[in-house]
Formats: sequence, structure tokens, C-alpha cells
Amino acid sequence: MAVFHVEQGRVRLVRHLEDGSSVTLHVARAGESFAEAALWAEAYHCDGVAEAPSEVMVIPKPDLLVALEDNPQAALALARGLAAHVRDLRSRLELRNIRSASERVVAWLRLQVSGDPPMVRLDRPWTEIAAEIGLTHEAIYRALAVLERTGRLVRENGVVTLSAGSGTIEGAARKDR
Amino acid sequence: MAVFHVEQGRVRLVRHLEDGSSVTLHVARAGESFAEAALWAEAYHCDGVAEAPSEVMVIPKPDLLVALEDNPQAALALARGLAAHVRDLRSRLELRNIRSASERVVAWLRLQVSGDPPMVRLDRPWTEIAAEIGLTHEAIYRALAVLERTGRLVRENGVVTLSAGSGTIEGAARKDR
DNA sequence: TCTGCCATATGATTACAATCATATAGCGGT
DNA sequence: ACCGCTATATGATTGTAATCATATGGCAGA
Repeated sequence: MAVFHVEQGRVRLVRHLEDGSSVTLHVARAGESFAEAALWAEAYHCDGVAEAPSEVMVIPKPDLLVALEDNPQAALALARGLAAHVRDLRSRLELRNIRSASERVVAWLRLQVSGDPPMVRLDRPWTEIAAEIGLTHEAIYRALAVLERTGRLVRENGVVTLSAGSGTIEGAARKDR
Repeated sequence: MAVFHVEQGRVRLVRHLEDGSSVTLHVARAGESFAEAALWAEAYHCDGVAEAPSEVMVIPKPDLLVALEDNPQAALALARGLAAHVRDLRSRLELRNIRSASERVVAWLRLQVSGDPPMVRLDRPWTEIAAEIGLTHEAIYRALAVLERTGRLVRENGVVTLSAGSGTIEGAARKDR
């Protein structure tokens, strides 16, 4: 068991279920680590899959723990990364409380937008995003079609632009509840 | 902004949405901390609600950060708690991938069981659990009724006992897929 | 004790995402 | 050029959880 740091490329953390289906736990990009949450777990049942040619540093658990004990800065950096993780997971969990496919997609997009104007450059297919937010690909394409038809967003080759009045995540949850 | 440690009692971390509905982010019991994930976030929009008479230690963020820099053990303990949190959130997220209400309830129960025999002592109403796992209370009562009728579990004043062959979380996800 | 309020419980109906089916465009490999 | 594979897209049907309605038992407070 070890912890990993992605130097180059992109690695997907997946948990394989007994029947062959699988769940994506996390996607680590260059500069990020993964399996840190497993540092104190005896065993962690998942695999890392490189999505692009990647360079990964493997850090054996015991080595890392010893190193961290002597380096408060590094230990804090680890904690900081984990805290960010917690916040990310919490927002993903909140997303799942939105039952409407359309509102869920909008809420997800709003989490992705960097600044103003509210636009998102997609770096992976909708198929994959659908799975991440708990929808089938059919459902997500239908939701996108509806949202585009009603003028709440615009898609053009891999970039999505949200319309001004497309509501907040709170508004979505409210309709939903 | 600060971080909190529950000495006695139980505190619920809730995020209030603009329309008055709310989402439970976490429930901290005696000995646990909460809002640690907010340590490095500028603002964190949520409240703590005591569910029982509670005693809570309030630790101002800057103080804590300074203290942690001088204390690798404490920093590692913090990281350890956050890692546990990450694992917990991941399993809650996995739960949401199970669409069937009954299977979801069983999967949740299986996460709660301590040892063998597989039984769970409930410390809060089903109503609340329903919200946590993303079901309405009606749906959870129906699911429980079905599960009890089909002999997959037994309820008796606050204790649930799972039957031997009630399947694994993987089996549930599989049926679901 | 009477009066809510909440947890538990179940029936009827509706809404909507999953599922199954099908089609097209693009892309990589041979 | 052809073959397969994936992403995108949409139609028809089904399954099932949400919703709305209602009822009961228990407990807390006036």
C-alpha cells in the first residue's frame, strides 16, 4: 500500500465491483495526489487507471508517515489537500439531493465555472460526467437539450455558457424538495 | 471562523439554503471535531445545531494553524480525521448510486453494523436517516416494510438485525446498474 | 388532561429518470 | 475503404420514488 502523486498526465481512481461494474472515486490531475485517504486504512479496494500517458510517484505509506512526523509543513499540506477533498465530496453529495436532471446538470456546471462570464470548458465527454453526477447518458443529453431549448445554456464545441438568469443551486434544491 | 470539538453531546452541521430547506453535512458526536474542512476555506456557509445538551470547544482558526505548525503529531491527527471523513463521504456517495430504496437502506445498514451478528442500534429516527441517504420518509418506511415482510431484516424497538443472506453492497449496485 | 407535534405507517396518484431501441457522426486501426 | 467503437441524440415504454392524503400512537408542554 502506498500513496501516489501524479507528476504528469491524469489518473482515475476506480473501485471495481464484483460484477464488473465500477465506480469512479476520484480523478487526479498533474500535481495532485491520490489515495491519501487510504493512509490510515488497512486496505483500500480500488485501482488507479491512467487516462493519459502519466508519470506517477509512488510513496510507500510507512516512509510517508515517518517523513510527515518530522515535517509539520508537509503534514499540514496533506491536511489541506484532504480538507479540499472533503469540501469537494460534500458538494458532490449536495448535488445528488437535486432530483431533477436538468437542475442537477445546471448545479454541476455552476460548480465548475471559474469566473464571469459563467462558462465551462469540458475536458471529457458528457457520458462520463453523467456517471459522475449520477445520471444515465440518455438523461443528461435530454436535460442538455431541454436546457438549450429553453435558453438556459449554450453549447459550442466543448464549451458551455450558462445564461444569466439560470438560477442558483439553492433555487434548484428548492424546486426539488 | 473557527474549528469546533464536541466534548459532550451531539452537534449537527447543517447548510441552510435560501428558501429555508437545509442539508445535513455531518453529525459530530462526542470526541469528534467539525468544520475542520473549513480551516483553509475563506468562508463556510453552515451552522452547527446541538441535538442534545452539548459542550463544545471553540478553536479560532489562526490559533489552531499556529499550534499545528509546532506539533506534527497534532497535524497528523487532523489529517487522519480528515482522511476518515473522505472515506465516509465516499461511501455515502456510493450509496447514492443504488437506485432502489430497499437496497439503499440495506447498504446503509451494512455500513453501520459493527460486528457479527449484523445488527444496528439506531440513535435517531428513520425520518432523519431517510434524509441522510436521499430518500423521503415515506419511501424509507415502505422499504423497511418490504424488507421486513420478505424477511431480510427485523426491527425491534430501535434495533435492526440484518438476515444472513441479505446480499452485499456490490450485489445491490449490480441489480441497480 | 387536553393539545399539539413528531415518528411511524400506508394508500392513491403523478412525475420523471431508467431502460430499451435506434440512428448518425467522428475517429482510429487495418 | 472498411470496420468497429464511442459520443451524441432522440423516441417509446416502464418502473418506482416523490407527492399528496390520512391515520395512529407517544410524548412534551400548557
